[in-house]
Amino acid sequence: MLDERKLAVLRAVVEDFVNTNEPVGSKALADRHRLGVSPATIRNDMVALEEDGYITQPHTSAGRVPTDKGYRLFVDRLSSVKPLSPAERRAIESFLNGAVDLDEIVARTVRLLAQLTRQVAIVQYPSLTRSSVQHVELVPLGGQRVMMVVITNTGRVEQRVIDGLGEVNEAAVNDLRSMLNRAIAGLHLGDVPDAVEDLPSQVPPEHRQVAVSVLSVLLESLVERHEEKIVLAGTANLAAVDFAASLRDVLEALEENMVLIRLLGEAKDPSMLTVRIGAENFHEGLRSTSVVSADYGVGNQSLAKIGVVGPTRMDYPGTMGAVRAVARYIGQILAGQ
Amino acid sequence: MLDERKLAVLRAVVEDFVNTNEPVGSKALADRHRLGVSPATIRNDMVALEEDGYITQPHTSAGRVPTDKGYRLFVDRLSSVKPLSPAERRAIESFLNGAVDLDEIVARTVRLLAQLTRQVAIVQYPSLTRSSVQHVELVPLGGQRVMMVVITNTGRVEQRVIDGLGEVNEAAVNDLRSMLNRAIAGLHLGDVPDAVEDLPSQVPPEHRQVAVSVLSVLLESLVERHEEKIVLAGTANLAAVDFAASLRDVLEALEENMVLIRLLGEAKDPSMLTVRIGAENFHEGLRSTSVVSADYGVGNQSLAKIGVVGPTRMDYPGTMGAVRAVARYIGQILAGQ
DNA sequence: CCTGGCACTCCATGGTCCTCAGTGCTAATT
DNA sequence: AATTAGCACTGAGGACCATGGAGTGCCAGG
Repeated sequence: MLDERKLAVLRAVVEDFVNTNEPVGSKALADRHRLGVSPATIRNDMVALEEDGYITQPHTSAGRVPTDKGYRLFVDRLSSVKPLSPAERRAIESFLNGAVDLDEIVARTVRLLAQLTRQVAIVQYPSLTRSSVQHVELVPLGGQRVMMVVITNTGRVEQRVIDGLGEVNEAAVNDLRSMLNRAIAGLHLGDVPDAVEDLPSQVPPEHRQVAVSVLSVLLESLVERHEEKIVLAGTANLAAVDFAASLRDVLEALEENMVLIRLLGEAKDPSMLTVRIGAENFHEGLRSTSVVSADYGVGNQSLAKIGVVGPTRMDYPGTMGAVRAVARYIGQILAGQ
Repeated sequence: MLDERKLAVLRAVVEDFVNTNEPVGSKALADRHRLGVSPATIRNDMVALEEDGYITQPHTSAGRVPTDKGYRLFVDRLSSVKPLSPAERRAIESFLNGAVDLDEIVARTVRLLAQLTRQVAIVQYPSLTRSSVQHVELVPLGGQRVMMVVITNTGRVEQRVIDGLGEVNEAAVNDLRSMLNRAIAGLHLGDVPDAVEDLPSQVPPEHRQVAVSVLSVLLESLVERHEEKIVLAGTANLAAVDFAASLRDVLEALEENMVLIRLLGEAKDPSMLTVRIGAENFHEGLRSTSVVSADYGVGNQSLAKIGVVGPTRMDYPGTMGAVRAVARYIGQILAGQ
């Protein structure tokens, strides 16, 4: 069906269209690419490609434009991930070094990725569920309040204030703290609920109320918001693009945290680059955008995802290269922390 | 120079232009507003207003449009802050209740403000400099590392990992912790540097190195990033507006944290609403936007600011009402926390 | 000081024409 | 059978022009 040359034509159409943002015609192709055949032949191939739904014409007397299906084939079979230039690698290193805490690592990463790709970058905080407890701290704040701080091995810190405990006994808090740490330090967060289940029964009855309150807040903080935190940068890059859907719809979609989470969340194969093109995205407003995403993590363990959102008409090889490189670097940095 | 009626005309021009986004003519004014005079009279007044620079014509045979100076006069003398509707007040309460920590309070506030004003909202985290230390916690993490957590009375938490201390002695950390808390708990952050100055000399020489490292990180964390944290929402609302400057420039400006800080920072009179119109903003890309900002805080103490960015052609009374109301609510919530 | 009347200005709208890039088809060539 | 040259055809977009109408400035009369 699709011989070598037709594929080469498709590749050329995609590349030219990405560069110029204008429908590309047979003559332009023959000039700019060394396909070794005449425009007429290219036209015939284009008819075949159009019949198979890989390209389409905006109107009768215009050049061809790739369809979502065309981009899909391009990404799957006609292109390879483009490695970063040395200059870009240096930019990554100098950009990410010197971050003092997790917040800053994430903030810098997302700006870096936006800058490298000239598109919108998304970075998800390391998931709580897949990391483990390094330490739990309980701090009596005076009055009836206690602050709980959970520190994970990925540098993430969750804190909560627990109120309305009745009179708080400092010694009881100290006991509870060491008991808690003995029980769950080093555990995966997923295993915490089981591990704390029968702790209350080990607490003297007069302090049991406090222990129960603290544990319930602890469990809640682990379960509830585990993957909510997501950061965005580079929305200004969207202004340059003209979308089929209105820009407003795209911006609105990107402000919904739940949408972002789902965008990153549906990777098929972890540890691989995922590309979702146009209508492959579930969201109405994102019909004319593509998402390139990847997992990052320490060792084999995937902690969370990063991604880039841009027009379907994007430089896939370059974007994929940038996403992959940044994902690796951030993994290294977290490992070294 | 400017009699009552001319001011009424200016007010009408501003209101109509904000509503319709089209230059407003003398006839339309006479119809829609009860000025009690004929279009011809209004035309004469408009000439005067134009000579004084309050309004301008896009071209000869078009209606008039307010200038920055016109908006300024409108805001200063011709309008009053519009109180929120009961429905809006209810929205605020239901929106802000149920926030579990400072992060969530801020996140909800910024979305709320964007929704109320249908513009871009900015919320600054409560400043560290103007709050006081509630508690400092030091947690040995094992190895050569210690985590420091500073909790302020505004619910804000800063944490840092301090590394490369040599062997960490747990007892020494405990001593240091209680010494630190005795020295600075309750103090304004601005007073902390003085208060810790001679602490190292009170530490036994063999642990002095650790104490110095911890203190230097503490001071750094207080000084360096005190007002950096700022959150944005509602950028999608910009897409609906057509700016003189390109949308891209506006979005770019809003991605620069330093720009946002300056935008909010230059309030003349704290505890008052500040409005900066068009070219009154220092930033190139924000020449055709206005910023409405206000302080929020607990009691008399101003902790930080919130604001709204929109086109100069905005509904000033409504926006000012929303900003003021939200600023008050967030103050109450922080006070109650 | 206000107002009706009037000539004038200029933008926006819509129609027409023309150009031109690009197409599909056919017949000739390899 | 595949490729190519030639050619008629198509439709978007730009230039040009005419027209309608909103809005103006000005003047003379109330």
